[in-house]
Amino acid sequence: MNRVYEALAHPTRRQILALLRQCDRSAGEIADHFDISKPTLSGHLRLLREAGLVYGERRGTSIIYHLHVSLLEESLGALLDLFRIGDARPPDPVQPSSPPRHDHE
Amino acid sequence: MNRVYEALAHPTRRQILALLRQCDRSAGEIADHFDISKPTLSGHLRLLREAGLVYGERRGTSIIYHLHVSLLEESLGALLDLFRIGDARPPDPVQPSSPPRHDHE
DNA sequence: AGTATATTTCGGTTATTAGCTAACAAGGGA
DNA sequence: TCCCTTGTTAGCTAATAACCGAAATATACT
Repeated sequence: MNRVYEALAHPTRRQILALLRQCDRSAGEIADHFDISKPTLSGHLRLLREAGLVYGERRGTSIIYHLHVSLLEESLGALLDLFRIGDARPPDPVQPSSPPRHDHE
Repeated sequence: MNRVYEALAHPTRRQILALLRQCDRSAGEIADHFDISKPTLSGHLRLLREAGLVYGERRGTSIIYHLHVSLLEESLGALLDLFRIGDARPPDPVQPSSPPRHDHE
């Protein structure tokens, strides 16, 4: 499980997952979308593979990468379950003195 | 957004979020659940704060930490949206030659 | 002011990660 | 077999992250 979160922590890897959601692609086709060397991209793919989020199927000289949808689903489910938004937490009893500032992005 | 994923990448920080889901707690009470030094824990709390997942409210000499539920909800929503399990992806046309091994954990 | 408690910041060490180039392996075709 | 294409591994450096003890800050109480 930890590996899934670590894999999601890098923007390039999240983008790879987004690309693979559109369609399966070879490592080279994925590389075309980024401005990094092939070995670096290969490393990202390895991490995604080790996290179980993706798997590669050799076709000729290429390796076609696929999203491992079921594990992704499972992971997101676990995340939702961990925090289970919207239940089991009483509403904040009072207005906190320092209202949360929300200046993200 | 990136900060949220980075914050979730460390098991201690995920556990802090889980503790805060149960109830609000001071930094010291959180520290009691871990076997790490207070400065290290303070660093984890700072990252969670910077990611917007958590906020601290001073009460006397303590600082009470709260889950910032709305941002957490928002983040999970974005994640679900990014992958949007279950639509926009045609079923895999053929059985891949190397079935995904699923030996995680 | 002085002391006690709670938490963070500072300074430094060690471990991990991201990136590169160069070298290697696997497959397909002349 | 030889070569070309595609990807991965090896070896390195630079940047980042995790961790600690010591010092600093903030608040409360006497």
